[in-house]
Amino acid sequence: MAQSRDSELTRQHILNITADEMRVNGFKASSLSDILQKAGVSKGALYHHFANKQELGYAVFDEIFIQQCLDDCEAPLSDKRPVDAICQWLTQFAENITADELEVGYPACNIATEMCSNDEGFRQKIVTMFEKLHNRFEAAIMRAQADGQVRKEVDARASAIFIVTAFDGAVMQGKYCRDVDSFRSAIECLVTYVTSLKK
Amino acid sequence: MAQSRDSELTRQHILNITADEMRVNGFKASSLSDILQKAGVSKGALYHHFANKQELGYAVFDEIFIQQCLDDCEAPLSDKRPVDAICQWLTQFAENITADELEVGYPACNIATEMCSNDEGFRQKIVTMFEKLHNRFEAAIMRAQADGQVRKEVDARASAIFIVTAFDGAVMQGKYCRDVDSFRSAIECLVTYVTSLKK
DNA sequence: TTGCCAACAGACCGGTCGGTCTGTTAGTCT
DNA sequence: AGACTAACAGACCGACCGGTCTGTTGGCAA
Repeated sequence: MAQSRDSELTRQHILNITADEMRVNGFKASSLSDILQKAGVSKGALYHHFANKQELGYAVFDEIFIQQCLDDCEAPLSDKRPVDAICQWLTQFAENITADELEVGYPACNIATEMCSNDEGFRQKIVTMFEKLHNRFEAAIMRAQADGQVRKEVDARASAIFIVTAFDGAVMQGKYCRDVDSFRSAIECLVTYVTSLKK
Repeated sequence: MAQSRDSELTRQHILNITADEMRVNGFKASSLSDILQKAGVSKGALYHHFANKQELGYAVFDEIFIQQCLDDCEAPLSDKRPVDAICQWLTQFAENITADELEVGYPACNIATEMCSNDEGFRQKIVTMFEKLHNRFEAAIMRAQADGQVRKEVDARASAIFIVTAFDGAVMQGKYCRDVDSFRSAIECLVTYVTSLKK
């Protein structure tokens, strides 16, 4: 809160604090009073920027959580040798991650788990995200097939979906167990699988 | 509620209704008033059987959700040819599942996602469950190695962990997207991976 | 038959929730 | 300088939450 009145800055500040709360507590259990207190902002300010709690949650989900997922895998997928790049990215991700980061996991997935049964808005957003992820991985694998890096018989879409689900599964279990070693060995196996797609 | 007074029956009834609520709403958002209404039971009855909401949640988690996970994979893992049995079980599971069942997913994982950051009790229970799952899968793979069904170089524990995580990931994404076809193709890829462990 | 207690029944409570509404103030335009 | 409005501030509200506490009652032992 540098300047005394900057509408966009206030909005972003509320979004960030809300994201912090949602990472820890999920959506339903994140209380507006806590958010307001931690953000040092009044209820009037919050309701000036967002119609209600749901809209605030949507904004965080869209602009922060989903964006993070899509950004995270941008680089390896647009690489010239996508399969190798994916393996390298996975390996580095597993190597660098700490127990604390593992504990948070992927907030987009956590919120999806919590909300997608009760709130069609959240669900649609996560469906769209996974659709994009699947498409991007599929396109990368097909490019690799065209370049002769990957076997022609490989079902690009199925493999794409599998890679995404297996990665999410590993992150989820890492979150529960806070066990970096287990996470790493799961990712290693995933790398083995991805490598097996090659010629 | 067949008889007018049967302590154990009442307890089980409360457990089952609470489990239904937790499947849909998670733990925090499941309200005792809703549970009591749907169970046709008074608050006095509930607090006679459970010290508080947390203990009720623990009981459901332990006696219903976790038990289901462990039971589900009992048969294939104790089979004489575990690798084949696992593949067959996965395939049948994917074939038979409906969109409605997919939407529920594995409640143990859903509750774990929601609670394991805030409640060490829930977390310990899920950690223990995964430990058991990992051990059982590892033992099955090692048995298969001893029988010459699986290659000796395979890291039994890493593969075991990977199979569990990948399966959970597929179920999770199935839950979000309610897309049976995507789920099936992910499971097919997992079967491909498991098969690749064989000689 | 009576006494006793586990097994309930449900009124009640303090606290917290999301949301509303009325005011105040900073910045900008004329 | 004065008017106007976006950007807040925070008191207030009803609904609902988990939990307590004081009854009441069914069933069994003596």
